[in-house]
Amino acid sequence: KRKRITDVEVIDKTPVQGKKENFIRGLKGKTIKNIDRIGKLMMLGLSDGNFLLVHLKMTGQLIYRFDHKIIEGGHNLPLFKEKDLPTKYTKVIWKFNDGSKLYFNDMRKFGYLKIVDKKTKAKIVSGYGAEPLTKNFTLAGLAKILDKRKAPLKAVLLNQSLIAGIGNIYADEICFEARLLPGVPAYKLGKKEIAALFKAVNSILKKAIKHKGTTFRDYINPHGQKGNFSDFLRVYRRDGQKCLRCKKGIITKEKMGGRGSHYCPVCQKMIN
DNA sequence: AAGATTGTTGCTTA
DNA sequence: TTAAGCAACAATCT
Repeated sequence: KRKRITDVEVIDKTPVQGKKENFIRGLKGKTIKNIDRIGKLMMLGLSDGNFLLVHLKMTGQLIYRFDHKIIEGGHNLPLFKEKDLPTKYTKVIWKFNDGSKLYFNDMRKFGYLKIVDKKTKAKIVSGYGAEPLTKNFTLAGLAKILDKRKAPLKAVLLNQSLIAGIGNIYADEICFEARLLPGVPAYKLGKKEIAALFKAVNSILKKAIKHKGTTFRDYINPHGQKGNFSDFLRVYRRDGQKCLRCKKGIITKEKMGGRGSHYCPVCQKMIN
């Protein structure tokens, strides 16, 4: 039997889009039928047919737990103990009929929560590009995305309307894995480079998921655990250090597409 | 203490 | 029309 939302406490309405009263009314008494995602946007299907959309942006956190139970074990101990929630950054708390709670925290106030109907949700989803690791993301599709595009490869990888879900950390890691400079204009990539890029997108994301994501500072999963992929990063934030692959280049950091981009000037190249 | 930070949007320019 | 580039959003860290 699905747990029911018995109460919604909006401590700070900043992340809540629309009227706070409508937000609460749209959730109270509902159950969550399914949880889906497009890119970095989470979509929770409610029992009335609407959807709760959750975007964590840079520093958002969604933490689920029973007040009386602390999940333990493994090397990845929970960040929060019972007394630590809510934090000073907790904006919204959902309470369920089994006593469990869901917390939405956000330090920088960029994240948002909103309830939309099925049609609006579909429209939002359609604005996203192909989702990597699904059948919609193909080599031919990637080639088409890069074709005729003058923007740097890095900007294309970050563009959610072209490819869904890749953020700044993974964009750098993907470029490194594919041995391509993030600054290369997308259209300049040849068949070989595109194939390497396709492979890198898949392998980096798969590996990152396997290690439960990357915690640079704020990210934690619903159990309050950090992601371990941080331990496997090969270029991101390694500027000034020797390249782990060629042992020759010094990782360089350069602003690109508005984001800090890291690359090895020796073993990452423009074109073959 | 200025400039950076995991993301997106909306504006301006080309 | 479309694409590219950049500031802005806010709080914190270096």
